[in-house]
Amino acid sequence: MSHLKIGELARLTSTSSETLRFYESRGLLEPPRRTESGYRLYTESDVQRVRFIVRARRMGFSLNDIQELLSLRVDREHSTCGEVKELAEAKLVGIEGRLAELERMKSALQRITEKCHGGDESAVHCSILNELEGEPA
Amino acid sequence: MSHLKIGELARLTSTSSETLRFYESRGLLEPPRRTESGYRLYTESDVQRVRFIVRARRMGFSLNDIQELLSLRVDREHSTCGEVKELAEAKLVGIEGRLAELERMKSALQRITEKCHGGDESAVHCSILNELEGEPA
DNA sequence: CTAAAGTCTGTATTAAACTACAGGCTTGTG
DNA sequence: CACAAGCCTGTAGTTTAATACAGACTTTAG
Repeated sequence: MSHLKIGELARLTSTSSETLRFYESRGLLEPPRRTESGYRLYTESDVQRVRFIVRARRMGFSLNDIQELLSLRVDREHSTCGEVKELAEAKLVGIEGRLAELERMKSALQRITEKCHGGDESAVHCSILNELEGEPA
Repeated sequence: MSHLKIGELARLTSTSSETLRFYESRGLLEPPRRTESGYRLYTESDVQRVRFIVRARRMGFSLNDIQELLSLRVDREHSTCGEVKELAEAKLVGIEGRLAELERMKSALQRITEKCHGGDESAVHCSILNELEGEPA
């Protein structure tokens, strides 16, 4: 299972060959090794990496953000633990903010679905904005 | 405090007049009432609405998504409770998915910052991808 | 009163992230 | 072996969400 061509990787990650080549050109994917004839050959770990990218994109991280997240990697040669820790903590703050906002949205939606318990009487006047009243900066 | 000009609204919501006019043109903001001379006049509730849009955007919702979220509003004339409930529940599923993914990312980042307890020894070899191993589809 | 700052409409441009060819090799199938 | 399907590079086009004027009118502060 461990030498996928680009189309196979695309299928496994619900992307397309074009997108994968684009990610490579943007530096999100390492240039993979090639066959004699120049075909890209990917491994399992590329599958993980691409899946990560896809999920992060779905959550609205930019490719630049994602590149930073992906570079959170400590190895002797490269960056020190301290540096990595700092970046990771910064990213963590951002993610916690998003989580909080999503939670607020979720409860607002839940309150809406509770109020509207399905029938089509519809006397209630409710909206997501009513539910989100009194929000923090 | 309840008749803001566009620039004031922009300041209160960290956007710009241009963006607000753009949102109006896209139907995310109702055309507000105008002064004699044609200046837009906004209210408190527009502040809420724009803040909602901004937060939702930051989380990667598209303007179309946001429009749908904003239209989750029941009133006698308009849509029935049942319709609203259905859409709200669909959006809820999406949001719960995002929450789960963000949680995974968060714990991965936390494990990284734990492993790297700050010094610059850096013997550890860790990365966000290692931490996210064995993920669900 | 007048200059600067703010607003109006309308059009054009930008940035990010794809997406779609064109033209030419390579590979797997019947 | 032929030929469709897949891959290559490179360039061009698209979509989404803003941004940036231009040229004209309005408001505000000194």
